[in-house]
Amino acid sequence: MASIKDIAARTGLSLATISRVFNDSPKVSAKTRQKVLKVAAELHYVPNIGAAALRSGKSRVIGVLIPEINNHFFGEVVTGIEKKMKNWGYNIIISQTHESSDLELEMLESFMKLNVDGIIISTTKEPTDPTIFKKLKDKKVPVVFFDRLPPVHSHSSVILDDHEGGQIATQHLIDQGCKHIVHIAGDKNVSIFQQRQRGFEDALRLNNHPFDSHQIFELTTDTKSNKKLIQKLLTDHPDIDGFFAHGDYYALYVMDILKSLNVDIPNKIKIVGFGNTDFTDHLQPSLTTVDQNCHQMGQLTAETLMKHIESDEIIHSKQVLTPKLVVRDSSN
Amino acid sequence: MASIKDIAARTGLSLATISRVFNDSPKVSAKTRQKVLKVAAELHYVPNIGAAALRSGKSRVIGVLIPEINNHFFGEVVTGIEKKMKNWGYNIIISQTHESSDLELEMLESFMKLNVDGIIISTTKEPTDPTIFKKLKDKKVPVVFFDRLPPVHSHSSVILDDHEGGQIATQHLIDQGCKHIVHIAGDKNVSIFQQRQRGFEDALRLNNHPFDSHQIFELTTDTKSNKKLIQKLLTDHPDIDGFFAHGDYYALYVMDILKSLNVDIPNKIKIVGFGNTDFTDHLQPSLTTVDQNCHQMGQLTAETLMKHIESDEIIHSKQVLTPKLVVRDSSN
DNA sequence: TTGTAGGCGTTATCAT
DNA sequence: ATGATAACGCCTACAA
Repeated sequence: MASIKDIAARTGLSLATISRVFNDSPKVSAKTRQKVLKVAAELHYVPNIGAAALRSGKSRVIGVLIPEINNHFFGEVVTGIEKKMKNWGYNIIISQTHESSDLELEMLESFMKLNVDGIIISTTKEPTDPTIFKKLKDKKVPVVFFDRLPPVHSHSSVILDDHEGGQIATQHLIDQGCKHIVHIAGDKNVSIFQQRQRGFEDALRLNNHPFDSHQIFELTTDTKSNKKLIQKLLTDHPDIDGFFAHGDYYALYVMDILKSLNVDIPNKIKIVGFGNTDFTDHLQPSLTTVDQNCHQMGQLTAETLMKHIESDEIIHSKQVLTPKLVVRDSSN
Repeated sequence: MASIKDIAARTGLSLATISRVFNDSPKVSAKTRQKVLKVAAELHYVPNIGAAALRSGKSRVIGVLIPEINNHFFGEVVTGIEKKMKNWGYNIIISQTHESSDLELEMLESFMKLNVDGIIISTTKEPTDPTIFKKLKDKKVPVVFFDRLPPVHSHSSVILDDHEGGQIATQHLIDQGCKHIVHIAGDKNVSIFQQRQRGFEDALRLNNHPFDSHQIFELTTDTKSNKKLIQKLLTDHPDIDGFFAHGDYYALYVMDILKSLNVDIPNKIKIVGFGNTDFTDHLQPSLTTVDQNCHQMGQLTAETLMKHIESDEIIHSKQVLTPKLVVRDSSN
């Protein structure tokens, strides 16, 4: 494990000079720089950024905390974040909460122990203990939320206009001639799912469509019973001609059942999902869905965090991205 | 940012004693421990594990390097790794290579800079520069490969018996009466894909099935042209009655095209995929596939790495997990 | 059981 | 342009 000390010994230079070389300080002659780099290469020197972090108070590591790695949306956003951060010379460490607020707390504390320079979070479905966010504020760790955020907080955020997403999806179904649309709703604890539902309801209202409570269809966590419930819904209301699901997977449930009942999609019933998950394009028929602009969200989140890290004056911003409807065969 | 120094000042004890408390040293009286913990809580003390790492040479962080976070298989394995490692009190940091060997190199160096205690890798499709693995060996960083590994290396590994997977998938199709099966092959640079193909070929051989080169169908990276090529294959060989794809997504391609040609699945043509990706169960018909035992692989990989970290004697092991066929409607 | 002191690898502040 | 030195927060002989 060669250190700058070894390089100093071998070159006859001082520690300070070696350090300057690796920090791209302009105050070092080309000749010395050459010599240092040569010896460093010979010694297979690798800077110890832990030590640097200890001294400088900056770790150049930022923590990313998301509910689930194995989720198309989060994965894409993280990739966007990663890309930007790498350009800035930052490493990111990713942890998942698996939708547990206990784990969320644990991982955040773990981030703090690692002295991360900043934190990016998308919260769990379980309501988060608000004290943790206060703690983060006390510690003055820059924090940016994306997509999912706690009901009350005092940090910056980057979100999608989920209300708009729900509305354009529903409006599209209406434009395609649907008269009796059902919304497959998501978890009530998650604000973005609420927003999508409100978008749905508002679209119906704006078009003077009738609305009954059965048009908000709530799912359980059990796949099998979900399927049965949807099946019952269809027999109870045979004139249903459209579904807007809060997530692509749930759109898939519905498609699955409709296919097994030999219902013609899209001629008898049209379907729209949410998320533009990668499989949606491969389905038969391909699924109309709402694109969340994951990559852009990631980049924007990263940029926002960097602004907070670089400037001490704390200006909290709320940025809202606009979703985009991707029309495919399931509604056309 | 309270440190043990602050706690020492407040309690009137020495640094050493405080340190001992947080390292669960038995050599500290219950009374002192109580007092220290109390003051620590008041001061919102968070141990600086970076500093501890610098001093002790142990970071309690392990690096996980995978091609893509947003991939069902890798995501699940990582979750398995994470679970086990957390039990051992280790943090994991995840990075992705996006199948680029340059990035792979970069991330590994970044791991070394962070002084990780161990590294878990699944390599890229691009052949990796073998010097990096030598470097890791020189540095004595414990390394365990999973699933994808370099052709030549000297570390432990945990893999799936992909040959077996290819064989049972093919045998299943043969048992179901298929006479003319085509394999949708994967990237030639990836050993696991080669193995799946060999399993396919061996199954044909064992059953005395004829074999022609067109039965190995190679994909390009372009989705659209892939579809066209598969379409052509089907018109050139109208008696094809079975497909074994090296991955579920490619099985999906085939299903998609067959559906658009109104081919009866599974009565006319049967399909088997590989991976047991989450969407396979939701397709219509549901897709028969080979399960890779992701979670178990993750746990086993983690355990193997821990063994290497804890004992200095280096015993390289090669562990092979057995895949399992999941029979669904697409072949039944 | 507790304290003292040196050092892990780096950077920052002075000097020179 | 370069050097000397203290300090970051913690651990660990060794001493008491």
